Amino acid sequence: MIELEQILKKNNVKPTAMRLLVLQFLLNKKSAISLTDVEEYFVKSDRTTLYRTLKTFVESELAHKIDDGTGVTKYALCEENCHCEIDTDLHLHFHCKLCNETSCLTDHKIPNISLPKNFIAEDVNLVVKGICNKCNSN
Amino acid sequence: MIELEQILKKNNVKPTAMRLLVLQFLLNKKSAISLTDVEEYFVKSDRTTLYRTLKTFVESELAHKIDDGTGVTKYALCEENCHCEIDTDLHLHFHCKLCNETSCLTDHKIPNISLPKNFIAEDVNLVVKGICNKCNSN
DNA sequence: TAGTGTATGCAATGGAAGTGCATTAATTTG
DNA sequence: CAAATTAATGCACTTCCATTGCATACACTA
Ligand SMILES: [Mn+2]
Ligand SMILES: [Mn+2]
Ligand SMILES: [Zn+2]
Ligand SMILES: [Zn+2]
Repeated sequence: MIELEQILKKNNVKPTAMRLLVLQFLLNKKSAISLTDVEEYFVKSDRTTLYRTLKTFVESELAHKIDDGTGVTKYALCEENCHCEIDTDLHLHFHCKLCNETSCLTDHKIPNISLPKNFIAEDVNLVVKGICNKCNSN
Repeated sequence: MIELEQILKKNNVKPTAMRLLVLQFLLNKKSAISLTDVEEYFVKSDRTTLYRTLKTFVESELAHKIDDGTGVTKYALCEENCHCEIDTDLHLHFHCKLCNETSCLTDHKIPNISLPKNFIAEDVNLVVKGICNKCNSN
């Protein structure tokens, strides 16, 4: 897939075999994934390499880290032209207690949060836990 | 302090020496504290005991756990008559990157969050990171 | 082709949460 | 009061995940 290479190159990430595969994997997932998820899929690869691949993706703004409160860091690809800016890019994350999946609700941007005087907001994490649409219909 | 005993008893927690001390410690703190904080203060006590003391406090709705994204769980006393209900009790937490303190902004309740159809919200975590009022004035 | 920088793999570390079990303290009951 | 029961504490150990150091393999350039 030349497509994948383009994506990496656009973000100044050298398209190694591993990176292409991990990117592919991320593209195919509709929900956020953990390092362990990647590790279990690419059994032949070393955990550290996968860890650093994800780290590289985050640093090059190709993906973002998600702290969903489970204690396990999740990752998801960023939207087009995302720079993880507090006012424009940050969005709500939802963690389902039943299927255990965490998803980006990219349409639900973080609402404007009023803070007490002299507080400066630089980053916001908004996570809702509950039951997702899929699990709710069962 | 008979006061302390009353607080514990009201929440059906037996007032042991350790619990009274930890409660006192929590009352004196304006910002949230970690297990390690408690451990460092009560050097003679065992970590597990302190851990379970905090756990007991949380289970009896005397305190609440705070996940501020630092990877270390914080604890803070609940407000009067708090049951950690999503609509009435949950509030914003602020983590300062400079002084590293996490505080409850109990006046800032979690705003109403609109979710996609069929999603059910059971819990919300809203953490803002940045610079607190104290650090900002320097 | 030699050389340099980057990517990968393996091993080890570190921090924090949590559990099992023995011991001690407190409470209940006969 | 003494025995029996229940609850709290202390110590050791485990598990899980993130992260780093260092050696080797690979890729690209001069
Ligand atoms: Mn996201
Ligand atoms: Mn709070
Ligand atoms: Zn679900
Ligand atoms: Zn501060």
